[in-house]
Amino acid sequence: MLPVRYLPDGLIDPWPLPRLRAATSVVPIRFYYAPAIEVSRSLLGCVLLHEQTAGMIVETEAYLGGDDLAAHSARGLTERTRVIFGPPGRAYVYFIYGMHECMNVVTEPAGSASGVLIRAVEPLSGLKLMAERRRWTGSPRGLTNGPGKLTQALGITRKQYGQRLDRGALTIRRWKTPPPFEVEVTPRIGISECVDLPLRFVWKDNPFVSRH
DNA sequence: GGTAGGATGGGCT
DNA sequence: GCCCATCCTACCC
Repeated sequence: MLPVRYLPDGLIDPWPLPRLRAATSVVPIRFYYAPAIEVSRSLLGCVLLHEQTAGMIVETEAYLGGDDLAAHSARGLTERTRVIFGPPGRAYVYFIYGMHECMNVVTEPAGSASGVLIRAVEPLSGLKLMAERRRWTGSPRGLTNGPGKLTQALGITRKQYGQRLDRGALTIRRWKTPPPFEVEVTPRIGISECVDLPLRFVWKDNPFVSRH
């Protein structure tokens, strides 16, 4: 039996937290030293946990250092972007459009200023809490199918800025038996620079992605 | 199914 | 003062 099941109707957890923890293990920091493009791809199918909620990553975007003008790091080191310039495996959470928080994972050795934006997850644990936080009464796929939605559902805010992802309340884990899936690569969404680069990675045909 | 427009505040020129 | 790595609602097929 596959370790992953799509949600039934209603808000039943497909993976209660204790079972989820038993079926996964923490991703070590060394995983994040790889290039942002590689990490973007390999984070698909991994599980993002925060406190009593968890979701499986189904959509990511790579933001490169250097010449990537769409990346927040392109304008240099500021108080907001400080963590991107540091060591990998940390959370870069920022506030956007006056109301949304977005979460990135810092990648590559300190100084590279690259990262991966988590754009969508498939809800696995704590769905009722997610629905309360989102004040969402629609179908379960609306809980976490967008970068601002998933942070709200999982309770991730700028308070988690800079936190390590291999310990503490905010972690990323991987399945001991990973599920099979195909990866689709497309341009990134919502940017005005470098719009043609294929840096968005999507679990093909997964219903919980932000857009097909 | 689709899209146009508004909300809202922090970061940076 | 302008620009957003967005989301929701209203409205229109």
